[in-house]
Amino acid sequence: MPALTNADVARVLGTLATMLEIDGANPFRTRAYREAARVLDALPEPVARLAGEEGALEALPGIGKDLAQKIRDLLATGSTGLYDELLKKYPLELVHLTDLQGLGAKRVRALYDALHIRDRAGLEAAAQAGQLRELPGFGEKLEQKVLHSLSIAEQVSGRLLLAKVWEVAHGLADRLRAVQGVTRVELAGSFRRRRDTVGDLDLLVCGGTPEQVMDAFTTHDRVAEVMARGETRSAVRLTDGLQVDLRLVPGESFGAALLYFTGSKEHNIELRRVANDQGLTLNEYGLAREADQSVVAGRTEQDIYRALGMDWIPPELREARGEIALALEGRLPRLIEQDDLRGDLHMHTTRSDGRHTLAEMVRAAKERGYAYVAITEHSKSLAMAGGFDEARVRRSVGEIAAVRREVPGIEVLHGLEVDILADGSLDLDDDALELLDWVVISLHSRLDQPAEAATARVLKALEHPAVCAMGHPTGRMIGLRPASPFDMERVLERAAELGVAMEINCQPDRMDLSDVNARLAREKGVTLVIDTDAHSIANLDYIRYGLFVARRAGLTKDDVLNAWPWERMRKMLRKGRGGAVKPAEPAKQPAPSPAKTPAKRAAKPKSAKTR
DNA sequence: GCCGTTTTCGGCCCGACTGTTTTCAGTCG
Repeated sequence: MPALTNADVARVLGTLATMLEIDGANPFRTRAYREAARVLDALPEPVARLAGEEGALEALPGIGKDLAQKIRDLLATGSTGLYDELLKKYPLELVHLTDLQGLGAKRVRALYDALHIRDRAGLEAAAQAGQLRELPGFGEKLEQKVLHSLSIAEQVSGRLLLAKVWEVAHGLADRLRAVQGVTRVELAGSFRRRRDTVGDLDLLVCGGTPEQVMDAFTTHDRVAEVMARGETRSAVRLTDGLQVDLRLVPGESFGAALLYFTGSKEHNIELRRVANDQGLTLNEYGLAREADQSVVAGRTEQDIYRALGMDWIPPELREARGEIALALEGRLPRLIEQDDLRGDLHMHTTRSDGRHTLAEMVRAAKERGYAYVAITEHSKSLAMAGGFDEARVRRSVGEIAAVRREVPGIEVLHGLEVDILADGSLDLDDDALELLDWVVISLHSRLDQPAEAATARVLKALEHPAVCAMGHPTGRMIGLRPASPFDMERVLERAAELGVAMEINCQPDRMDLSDVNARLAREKGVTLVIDTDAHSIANLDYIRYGLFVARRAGLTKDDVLNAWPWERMRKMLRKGRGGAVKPAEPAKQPAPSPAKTPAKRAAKPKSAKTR
């Protein structure tokens, strides 16, 4: 029985919820399953471990005795009685018909009962034969809609990377801002919360006539299809499959609408409960007194949060992960901002697989206002990417010295991104590593190792005294490649003890660490470092995506190494054994023993949490 | 199915749009 991950268990619970819905169960029961799935999905520690601790599962919000037992069954046997039972009635193919536009549990059930449809092929055949329109509650239009959904189901199967929609989203917003009379346009939804992927875009507009606003929206050159058009709401699908919703909102309730459509849904539900407890009701039109429906706030989000007795919550934190309690106590973290960053400590040049030269990259970093930068080419096992061997590292010393003279006004660290080999040893000998100011270690190969081997590999690599940081720690590629299954908690705990920083890699398809893991890292006392891993000058702008992850993780500038001023960085590096400031060192030993005191470290473990 | 300094039973967020209807159910967010 392979160990189930949190996501695996969450997926089964979500499927169970849909099955129960099709089965006509109490809607609050199905909601309980969905809520439990959400909780597990956002859980940083492995659910398998909690399952072993008495009462730990039941202590999670939304999980009681019954669901805890089902989760234990799932972990032990891969299934539960209820799941097996429902699966006999409703095959997975049938359950997944609810993913299609316009089809929910009720209609899928009707299709199943009346026409014995149980999969997409059956659905398509029946729709083409004109059988759907005969069913009560169905009609010709719905039949067409289903056929249409089926035809695009493939191309819009997943969410899109935030970076992929960034430009079109802002393009749409700018176009609407130009409409006469429009006073305000905001992008809401998961886009505003800066999730690493978005399922659709939500636009809120204030001012202008419905006619003009909707015209500007639906005639944008990226619009492939107008799905709905009304006075206050329209929806379109773009050529790349992305759905965009627009809502026209009056000024007096703009803040309430922005709050509502920014979500998350779970945050909103929790916020409503806070309102209800105070005799208030909150909806997308405003915050009102329950007694007489008189409006208390609605024009801005700040007004609403304030009226509820809490601080304004940055959108990145609105995931119902404890932020509402913190806001009520006035203890929200002061999230890190772009201006806090002083350097970028992971980038490539034409010397390995980058597109711009050493001098060009350093100059570009300087232009972005950075005080320091680390140049980190690949190491030799990535031969394809021009990885450095020991001799190449020695030659590099002079090249870095030259660029320091050529581009004054910015500190340039001689770094390298060193591969972690399959056995956990590093891809360069100690003599070469000693020539470096900044060593990032990364997994690039053999990411399919089983958990036990992967954990041992990473733990061994962390022990090497030259290591400063671990780059894109899990190796995940969003939607393409899963994370290495190493034991994140053990790795973070050891990294904290050794003072090795963990990277939030800004490459849009990596975003690694994720927000959940970055939050866990901070809780374990690990210092984080936000790096672009830029392979070109343009890539330096990816810094925003890592910043979003950091903010979603609740990080402040104190939690992030490259928000430190250069003086603090310099002192930290001076303690090290490499680089320009080299302390006297005994003759090299044959092999570093694991017990050896780390000589150069990125950051000291924090003794206590800052919040 | 979960949850509880009002409750161990009776609540659990709610409005817009669509397509079907002729006053509303289903879906969606």
